[in-house]
Amino acid sequence: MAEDLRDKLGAQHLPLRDQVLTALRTAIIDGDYLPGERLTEDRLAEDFGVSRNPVREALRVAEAEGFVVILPRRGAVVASPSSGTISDMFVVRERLEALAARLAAERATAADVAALRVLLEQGREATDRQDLRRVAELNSALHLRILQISGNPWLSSIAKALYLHVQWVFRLGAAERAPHSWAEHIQLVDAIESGDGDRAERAALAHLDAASAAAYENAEGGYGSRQRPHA
Amino acid sequence: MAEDLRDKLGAQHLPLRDQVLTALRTAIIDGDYLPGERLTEDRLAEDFGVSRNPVREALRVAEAEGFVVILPRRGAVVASPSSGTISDMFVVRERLEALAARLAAERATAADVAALRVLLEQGREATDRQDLRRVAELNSALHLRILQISGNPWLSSIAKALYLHVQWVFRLGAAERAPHSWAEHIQLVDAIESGDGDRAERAALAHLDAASAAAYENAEGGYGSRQRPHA
DNA sequence: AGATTGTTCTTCGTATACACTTTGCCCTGG
DNA sequence: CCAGGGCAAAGTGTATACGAAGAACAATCT
Repeated sequence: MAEDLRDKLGAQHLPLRDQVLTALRTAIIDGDYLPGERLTEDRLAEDFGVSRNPVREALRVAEAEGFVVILPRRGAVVASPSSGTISDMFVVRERLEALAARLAAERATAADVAALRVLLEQGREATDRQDLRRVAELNSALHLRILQISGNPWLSSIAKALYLHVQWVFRLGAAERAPHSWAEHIQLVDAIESGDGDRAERAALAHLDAASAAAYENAEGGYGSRQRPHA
Repeated sequence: MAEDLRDKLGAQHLPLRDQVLTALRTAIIDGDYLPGERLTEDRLAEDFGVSRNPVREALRVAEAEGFVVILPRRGAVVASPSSGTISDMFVVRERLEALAARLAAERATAADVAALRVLLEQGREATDRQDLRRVAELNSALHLRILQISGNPWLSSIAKALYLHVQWVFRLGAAERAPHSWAEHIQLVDAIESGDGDRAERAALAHLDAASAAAYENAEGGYGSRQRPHA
């Protein structure tokens, strides 16, 4: 409990490097910086209005997270997720999110389930309103929340990173995924509420399968061919 | 193919930050820097004989990898893996390495299997010689190799990071794991050679279960109590 | 003793300098 | 017209210095 205080002492201060990292990540995910695009330190520094140092630190982390590739003495470029990478990501994500669903089912409190149901309801509304952007947001929120409920920080942070990348590939490809995934979400939350780990895991897998199928469709048309315009 | 050349152009140059990162990682894993220990930038810079900048960049990555915790305006301390974290790690690792084993079984070439068998043989020799350090090395090499054979870069890099942490916790605890694990390794390689994904996955799981059990024994006696010497 | 105030240690961010590579361009010679 | 050498610009890698602000700790005052 003394620890809680200490953690909070200087905690509200967000170092510039973190702000830069977040901005960089979202810029990449949103496609403001396209795969293969060169990211010079000076330019990023100017874009974000900071000096080179925070930028450099953010770049290293972004590299560790797989958003950029850094070639020694040649600088950073936005990573280019190949279609091979997409399936690789989904295979891993399947295992991880299935595990998360199981753990969540085993550990979820009534409050946790309630929170999930709120997201579900908001998702339904947004879907009705055809507010695709909001639907995508809530989709993320739901998945992230389940990861958090799983209570396993490793699982959570790894799967989260993977999730961000999937999002990235999605946006590069084309539109957001269709709203039909919400039916699967309901199945998943029901399973979690039931406390049945096996059932939750199966639901997560079914959902991920559908998602990966959708991703592939996307990839065929919108992505695969524009990898390297003229190799 | 033009790509290969370009990748290699400046590639032999190892930036200081990378050297620092590697050194820092191994120093932490080897227990030269103990959990909770404070890592001031100046000190690290002096320890490694570089300026503060490379140190700072290495620290950010080390934080992303979970080896250090950085508190804003208070600096970096070596992370303290709790016994909770240990089991969390193993749960994730189980899924990941099981998947790796399956993929490896499905994709391994004859050469891959031969390489694994070489490691196995060397491991047997080292075990006979009671060369525990070498046994541990070969153990790592085997696991990492399987990850590589799986051909999934995400899986590989994530599991590798996890593996490093497990190693870390092991060393903190006490001695290396007993040599009996090599029997399980042989089972695993056999399964991979057979090309039977299910069987490989089962073998990996059996191995991981045993390893996690051993880790727990270790944790009880050697680790849990010395977390904070005098809180 | 308990609160307050300083002092000191560090981190955080900026700025600057410079060596060294890589890259791109120009220019010359075939 | 093109090949190839050579040169300048751009950019990274590293070091260093400095100021501002926060946190920890000690000393001081009530």
